[in-house]
Amino acid sequence: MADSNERYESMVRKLKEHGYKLTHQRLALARVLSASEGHPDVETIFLRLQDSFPTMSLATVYRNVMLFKSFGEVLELGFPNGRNRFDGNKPFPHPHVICIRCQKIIDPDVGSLKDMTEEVADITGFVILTHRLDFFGICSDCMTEKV
Amino acid sequence: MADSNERYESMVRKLKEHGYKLTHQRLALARVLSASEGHPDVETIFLRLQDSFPTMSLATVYRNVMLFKSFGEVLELGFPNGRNRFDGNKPFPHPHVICIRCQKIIDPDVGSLKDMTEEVADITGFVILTHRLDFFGICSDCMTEKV
DNA sequence: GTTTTAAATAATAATCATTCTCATTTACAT
DNA sequence: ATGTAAATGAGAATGATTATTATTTAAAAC
Repeated sequence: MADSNERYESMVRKLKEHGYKLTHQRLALARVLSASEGHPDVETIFLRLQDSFPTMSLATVYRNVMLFKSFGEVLELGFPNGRNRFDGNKPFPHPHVICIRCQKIIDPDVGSLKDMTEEVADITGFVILTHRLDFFGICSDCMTEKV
Repeated sequence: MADSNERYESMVRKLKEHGYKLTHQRLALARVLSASEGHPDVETIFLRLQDSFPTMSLATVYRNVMLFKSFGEVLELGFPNGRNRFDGNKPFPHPHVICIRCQKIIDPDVGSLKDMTEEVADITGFVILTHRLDFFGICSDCMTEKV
């Protein structure tokens, strides 16, 4: 896990560089995102902010998560069913392993896809900008659970 | 591209094996799916069926595409923004290359992820059931287009 | 410290792919 | 031909996300 403070500083720096205001809501969101483990969804982030920020709107969470994403400070994992998940700690493409029972998402340490990306670009003539690799299965916790 | 007739026969066989009725709508859908190139979405399939089946409901397309998927006869590519896409021709996990401009989806001929899947299972303790690998970029057609 | 003002927020309505509901129709076994 | 459970058609419901708008606020200017 990357250093949470470094990630927070980076997010705040991006806000300043791009001329965005440092609102309490944004700074609190940056705190949560920079420390995020487990790839939280917007609802989870929203609830985590309720403690220190009871009047915050869900729309504000959406707006600013997307703002941080536009700076490359957050990786969004979109899902067609269920909520999207966010990674403010490793905001670059990397493989994920997803439990289809409990929705847990973890980052396995496997080799990169750099070679395959180049191969795909050669074969297809595409300019490849990014990628997404998800493995779906059942985690050991869920496997040992009865029924 | 797999033989369209073989794929059609396989779909019809699955319907019979599982005791589902061979409705005109299902057979027409199997025809379209088995011949599908370009990973059509439900709307595209629906429009393609309008010619021969003007009264067909969109809900029926959804229902039966998902039925064929449950037989392993169709691969669904879900997208958080925009419509899901379907492959009735190669209904098993394989890499895709997706143009973010024109939404074209093609199947590149690259090596499989078998080794990486085993590595991920070893490292994480997950039982891996399936995977999804998408490369996103801009196709050569869109690259050469002015503006 | 006040004032100013463009940007941000809170609250809520709108969107849109997909799923659900239910009255009507149909495949197919008898 | 008939009966019946399953399937369909039409449209309502769902739910995550995005858009709208009146109100509030960060921060620059004074």
